[in-house]
Amino acid sequence: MRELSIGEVARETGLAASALRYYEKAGLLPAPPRRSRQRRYTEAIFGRIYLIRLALEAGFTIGETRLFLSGFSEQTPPAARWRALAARKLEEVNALMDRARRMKLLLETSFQCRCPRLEDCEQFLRSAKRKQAASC
Amino acid sequence: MRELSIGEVARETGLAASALRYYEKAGLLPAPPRRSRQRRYTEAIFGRIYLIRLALEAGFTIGETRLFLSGFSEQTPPAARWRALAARKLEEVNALMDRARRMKLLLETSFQCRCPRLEDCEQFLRSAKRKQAASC
DNA sequence: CTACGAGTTAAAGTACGCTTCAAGTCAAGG
DNA sequence: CCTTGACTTGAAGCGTACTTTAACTCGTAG
Repeated sequence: MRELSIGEVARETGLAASALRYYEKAGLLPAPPRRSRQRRYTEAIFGRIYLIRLALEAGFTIGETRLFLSGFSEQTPPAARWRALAARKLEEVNALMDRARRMKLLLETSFQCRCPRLEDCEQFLRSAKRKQAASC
Repeated sequence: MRELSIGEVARETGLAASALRYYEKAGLLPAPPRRSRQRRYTEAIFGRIYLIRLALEAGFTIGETRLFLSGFSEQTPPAARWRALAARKLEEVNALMDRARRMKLLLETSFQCRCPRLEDCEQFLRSAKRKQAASC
């Protein structure tokens, strides 16, 4: 298995090396073996990094992401804690999607709007406030 | 039309008075008339605040939200700038929805997953990476 | 031997979106 | 008149997620 320096991992993932070190300190990434003090990763790191980015970009904090990643190896008591987090986060993600959907509608509607002030545009507010079946 | 103090607006919207002052300084809220130095709002402020929260919660920065709100009254050159922002933001919102959707799938799948490490769970990664028709 | 490039650390700095603080203003009630 | 409570201001502080900086260590190439 090929050994990768932090710079190579950074290049491949598009993250800064400083971000990878930061994730390691924060407990999101395992501390890899060193060769003369320098980190040597294997390609297994990419799956982990993918998960981290997915979680962070979906609005998880660093702490929540850590719990998310660790909630599986420690099945003893944290499993319940993990499930609680997951359930809560699921709601948050739903709310985020709902807001994103409304914002999208709002942006699209605003292309047609010629009102002087957006908040006076009936069509706009109607579309922004309308609840749709959260089918996604 | 009823006059509202900053405290009343804060209570009704759930925002802190400090946040309302901050929005005003940042150019998101108009500076309302004063009665002995104190701000007096009309109910027209609520539509504006609704828009601001919608934009901020969908990931707009303060500066983008300001542009979003002002992009309508100044139809001269900013209209083009506004349209560019809206188009860019539309893409960002789409990306956000996609990430939220994947994260949701990921949370739901993880409830069934019994793998020691999440990034090794085939079912999980398959569902996380699968692109769905962005129907929402 | 030296010089270069990549990597190392701890600590300080940054941007964003607010909140908190300190010190003051004002209207109304007792 | 004095207190109370809501409001005012500018300035400083905060949490998150990183980035930047400064000083240092390596391995390799010339």
